[in-house]
Amino acid sequence: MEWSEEIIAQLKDLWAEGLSTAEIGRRLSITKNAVVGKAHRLGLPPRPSPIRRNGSKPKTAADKPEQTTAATPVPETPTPRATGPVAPSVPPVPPAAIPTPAPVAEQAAPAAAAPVIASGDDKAARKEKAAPVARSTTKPKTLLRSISDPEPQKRRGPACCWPIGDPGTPGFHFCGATPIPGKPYCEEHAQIAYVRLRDRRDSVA
DNA sequence: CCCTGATTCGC
DNA sequence: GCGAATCAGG
Repeated sequence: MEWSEEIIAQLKDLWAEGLSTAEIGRRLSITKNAVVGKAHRLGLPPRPSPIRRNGSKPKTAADKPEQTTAATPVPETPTPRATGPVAPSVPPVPPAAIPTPAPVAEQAAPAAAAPVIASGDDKAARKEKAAPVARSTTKPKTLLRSISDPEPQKRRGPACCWPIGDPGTPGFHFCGATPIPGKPYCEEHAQIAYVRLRDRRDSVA
């Protein structure tokens, strides 16, 4: 795996988006392990993890004598990030205070390197082998949309919100294609976004 | 069982 | 440096 600057940028962005490691991996066509591993090496801020490995180490079995001199330069400053992995918390914002709903625009950024998945991603493809219904377990994106703006497509021309390019850079834009009714993405990108979580695991490799 | 992320360790 | 295997909590 070649971690080019671009790929790393995407990883960082998606990571910052709060997407799950598996989700990021899916979009980059890599495994979640790769995502996590790289994220660690990059020193990306860890997200709320359900577990903490400690206590026993069957592998190394090497104990770690705590140095008393190691004061504690690092108190506890993780990242005050919303715990929502894929579920961006929706504060009670008054409807009137939302001039521009912006459905799920900033939900993620696969960036320009998305061609692979957009065209013929093997994993994503086979995952969609029989997905008549978006039965995804983790897709609050639509939820966010519905609550922030009940009927967006009624007031404006719906456009696929799949991000193209690196956010922040001059070529960045959204797909803009006509999305599937009820979804923020066009058919093409919806297939990528709404993946059947169960099949992906062994599908890799 | 499913999901999740973290760490370890062979490469 | 990389990531699969493994571990571990919800």
